[in-house]
Amino acid sequence: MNIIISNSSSVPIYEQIKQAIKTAILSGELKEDENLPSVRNLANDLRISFLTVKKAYDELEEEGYIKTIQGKGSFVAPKNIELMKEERRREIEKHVEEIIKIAKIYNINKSEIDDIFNYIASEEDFDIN
Amino acid sequence: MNIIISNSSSVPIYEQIKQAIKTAILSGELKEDENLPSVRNLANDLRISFLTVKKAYDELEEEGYIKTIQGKGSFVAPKNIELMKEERRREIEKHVEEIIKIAKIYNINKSEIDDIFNYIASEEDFDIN
DNA sequence: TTAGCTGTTATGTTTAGTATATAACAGTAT
DNA sequence: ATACTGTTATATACTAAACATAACAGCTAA
Repeated sequence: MNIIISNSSSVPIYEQIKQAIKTAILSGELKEDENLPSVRNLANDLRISFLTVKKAYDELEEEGYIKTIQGKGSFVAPKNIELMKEERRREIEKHVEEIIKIAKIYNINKSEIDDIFNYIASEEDFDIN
Repeated sequence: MNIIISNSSSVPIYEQIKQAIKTAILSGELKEDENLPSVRNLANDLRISFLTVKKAYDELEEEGYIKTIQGKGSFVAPKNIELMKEERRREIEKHVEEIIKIAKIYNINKSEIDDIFNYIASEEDFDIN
């Protein structure tokens, strides 16, 4: 797993770690029951305090993404596929809500939004199927 | 102008004020050269420190939204319509980028995104024209 | 069993950002 | 002058984030 963090970002380090691990899990890069790096190892790799990594792991456990066993380590939790799909959908919905909020205020219509979508899609090599 | 702030929000108060004023300007609710509430007045209305309002006004001036004259007050800056349109477009683009990033990782296709869009649009009474 | 990994907990410190209060000063307008 | 505007300086309080250090506890393989 490749985690890149930026300490100049306004996003807290522990939050960046959470996001990276969530993404790795949800994309399948990290598989069920797979071992996560130990808090101290990851902290050393990222040159940060193990407490920061622990905070990320603690919250990931609270959210059901991983399981931690004292003395053994942290593992990817057996996942509730439906639940995680739901979570992803909610993320997209949030962005769509923001877009629509902006569009309503400034009288931007659907076709303009589609234009932007198509533009970004081509920039990002996203297949419009 | 009606500004509502929440002190329980994780978004700083000065940021909430900035957003509210930006929106009011860009939507046309506040017109060019129109007088903004004085820092002390707005602070009183919102029951916060005038320094917090001043911070918001200072940043709005830096970003070109308003002009402040000592002894007179703050006014909506003559706007560069094209520039502001660009800024709005950039905001939408950011959300679209996030959506596409998520869609790529989890193999969500355009029609699923459209479904979400249509769902939110109907919820939010957004005309799909 | 012990060494060396794991995670856990406690304590204290530092830093940056946000928000505040207060006071004094400066420009504008009537 | 008075009463509005904005400006500046100083000091304080609070919080979140991140850190360092130390000590403790569970697991496992040599």
